[in-house]
Amino acid sequence: MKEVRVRFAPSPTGPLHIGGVRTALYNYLFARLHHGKFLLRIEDTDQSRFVPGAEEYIIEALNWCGIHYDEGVGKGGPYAPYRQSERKEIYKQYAEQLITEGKAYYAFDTPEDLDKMRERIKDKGNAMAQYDAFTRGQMVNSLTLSALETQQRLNSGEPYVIRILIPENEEIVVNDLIRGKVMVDSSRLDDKVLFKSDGMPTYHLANIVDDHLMKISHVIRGEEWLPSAPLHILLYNYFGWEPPVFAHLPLLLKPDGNGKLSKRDGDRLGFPVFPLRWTDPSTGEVSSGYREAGYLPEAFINMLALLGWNPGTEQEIFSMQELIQAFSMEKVGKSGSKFDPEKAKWFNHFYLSQ
RNA sequence: GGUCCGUUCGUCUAACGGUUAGGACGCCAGGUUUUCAUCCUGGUAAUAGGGGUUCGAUUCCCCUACGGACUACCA
Repeated sequence: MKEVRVRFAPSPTGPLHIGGVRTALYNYLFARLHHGKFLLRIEDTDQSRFVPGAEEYIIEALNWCGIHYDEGVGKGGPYAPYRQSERKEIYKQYAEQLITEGKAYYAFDTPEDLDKMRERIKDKGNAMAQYDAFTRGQMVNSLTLSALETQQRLNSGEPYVIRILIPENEEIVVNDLIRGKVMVDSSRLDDKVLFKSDGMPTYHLANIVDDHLMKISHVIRGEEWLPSAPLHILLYNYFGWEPPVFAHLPLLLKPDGNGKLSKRDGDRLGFPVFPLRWTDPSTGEVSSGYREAGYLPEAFINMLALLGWNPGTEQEIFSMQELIQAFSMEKVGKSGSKFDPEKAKWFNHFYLSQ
């Protein structure tokens, strides 16, 4: 059997929230259960959203939780570097390879051009405004420009992006460990930007390239990524690489009302949504953390593990070792879980009295 | 709007065609505790709705409703 290699790949755009911690935890449990490797990769391809201290926070939080990684930022490993900003040179050649093979193209449209196109489509009563087979022919790109003009624009240093060329009417199948077969018609996808005008790759390109280069066997991530999984599969196909096995985890929801759990809910309902206290470097705003609120990491992890997964027995108290042994992706639920601060308190109370 | 995912007590969930639908949190009641908390005991409460399939549906299929995610040169 192929070696299990999984990764947790957060963006350093702020403190890691409990949903992220749970994703890291499930990756860790899965890796340990299969005697594989768990790595930490920092996806900092958006320089405009970089937040100082966020990366350090993520590492400290994982440490406090007892979620130890084998390779990654701050630790090194055979596939270093593990910070995407330091791997910048790697990505462009892959994007260009796709262009050479006719699977991607240069686009010179300005943000204003894109806005205009979207408005135009909206006015026509069509709600979906995508850069796709229906619109790409009207835009400024290497598909509509002559080879000579494209080359001239490139040579003159005009800003450009590289977009994937999505095929028409191709059924893409995502085989998900949690959701089963998910089928999507490629015509629904849009020509996503793979390489940005600032010289950095987008998430989609960097993620696929790195997962392949780092020999990731299973991609275990939040459900918010399910809609882009077909694009990722297509990218693996384009490169001729074997895709990893996917597992999209259900989301953590607000305790009351509806929607994804957010930082605001913690402030509003009076419970931490972060493992450790965080002070926003730009506003000075402080967000509470479980560690500072007196929670034991064992209680915090135990509580998180049971949010979206269950052992199939009536056991509720688990040490990290027990979690590793009991964990199974088949037992991960399909629906989102509302976070319950009361249950979190109960777990901590239990561990505190031990 | 479109695409995709989902739906068992208030909440987290078990039951992978046959159970009095189980457990935990919360809540309520009683007991213990000098008091509060703890702790113990008991109780409360659910298969979204409608069609099928089947001898039999929580479980399989379809429709509806509801919820969620995504729909950026963000991840």
